[in-house]
Amino acid sequence: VRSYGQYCSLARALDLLGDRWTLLLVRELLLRGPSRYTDLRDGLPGVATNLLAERLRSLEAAGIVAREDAPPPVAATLFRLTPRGRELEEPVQALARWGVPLMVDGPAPGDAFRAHWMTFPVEQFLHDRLPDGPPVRLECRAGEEALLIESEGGELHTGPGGAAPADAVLAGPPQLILGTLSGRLQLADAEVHGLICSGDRAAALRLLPGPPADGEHVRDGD
Amino acid sequence: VRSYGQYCSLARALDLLGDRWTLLLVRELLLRGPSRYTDLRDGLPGVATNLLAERLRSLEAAGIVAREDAPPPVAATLFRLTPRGRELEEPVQALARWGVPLMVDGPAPGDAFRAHWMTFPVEQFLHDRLPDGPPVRLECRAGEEALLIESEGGELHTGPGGAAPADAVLAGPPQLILGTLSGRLQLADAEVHGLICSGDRAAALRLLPGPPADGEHVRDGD
DNA sequence: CCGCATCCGGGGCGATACTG
DNA sequence: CAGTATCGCCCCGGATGCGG
Repeated sequence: VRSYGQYCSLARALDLLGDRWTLLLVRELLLRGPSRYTDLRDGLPGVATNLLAERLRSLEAAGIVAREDAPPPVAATLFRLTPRGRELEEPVQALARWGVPLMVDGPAPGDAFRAHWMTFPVEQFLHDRLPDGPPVRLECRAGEEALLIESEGGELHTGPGGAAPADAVLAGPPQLILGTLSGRLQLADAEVHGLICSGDRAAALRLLPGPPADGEHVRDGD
Repeated sequence: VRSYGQYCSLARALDLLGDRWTLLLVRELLLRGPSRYTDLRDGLPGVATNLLAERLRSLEAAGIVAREDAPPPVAATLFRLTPRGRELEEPVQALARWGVPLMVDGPAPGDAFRAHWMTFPVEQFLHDRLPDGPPVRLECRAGEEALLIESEGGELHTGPGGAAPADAVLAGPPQLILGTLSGRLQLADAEVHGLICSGDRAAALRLLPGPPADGEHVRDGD
């Protein structure tokens, strides 16, 4: 709210994004796409409703968020990122990558958790070992939600789980799922600790990181 | 100071970095290297001294900053980034890149300015058109300070200006210098508005962005 | 139900003064 | 030089109310 009063691009960016909850709000809009007020609130456990409203107004004034009244059948207001707002994907992902090591100790008591927050580690660590293979879907169930990871033509996409049936399902506490997704744990090791992998196990192993499988194509520059 | 209480890598990162002044303090340590308390204060105009002390303590507790008592001859305390802290270069640069468009309108009345803040645009926009040419030094004078840009063997380095003589010197208001460094203004156009380029003009043009010169090597994937 | 506005207590923040 | 001490103020957090 209060400007740093510095003619510096970082200070200018923080003038718009540095307030509490602001970058987490951008996270929700990046991960969920256009969202209703209530869904944003659900993705930001702990936020005071007046603050959420005020942050949305500030971001709108800054040209980062656009408000859109959905057509009558649903009659809801949607908040979406503008193109300028979507350019925040890089900085936000960079910060989230930096934060991944802070997750290894598991959630603190009382920590909230949403499955779609795992999207950042997914985009960082997962890749399709058989990019030319048939499309594959892996669902991760942790907490109340589920996260769906799709690979098609070598492209990885994520979305809300629970809707379409997946080829394989990973279920268990967030810490174990994240350890597996980030390659810190092998699937078999995670299962010893309580992770449950059902469905097509090969489909899961095709996307998960770990020691290269036989005949896997390894990119040169990676 | 207060945790978001979310088991999410971005929220965890902001738990450590989200407080006011924290990321700007990291900026100073990234740009200046190991620094004394007083120098940090000078690079953070507007900060309250108790806040600076408290932020340094928090970052130290988080393993991002290390305190080091310099040997007797100078008898000063130095603050430096740990390796973990240096990993913040990516997120900080990404945020600073995002903020560059916020600079085109020039400084607001009363805005502070330090020449070394221009390092971010330099790293983003400048490259050496003659990487195999002799080493070249360009000094940018804006405000009280100066920024030295060195190119040697195709590698670009920046440092405090004013010490060693440079091949070329750009002097003028920050807005004009930044416009020129970012390629928004051609050198000739900026000079019309009041920028002063002295010394070896070709040395400046070799580093500045703009339309490719004859015979310039253009990289394939860029 | 959705999208807020209002009210109030506590603490982070800003500015200045002061000290080993 | 490198901080600590103190004091308002305003942001933030939490709860409640309320119009569409």
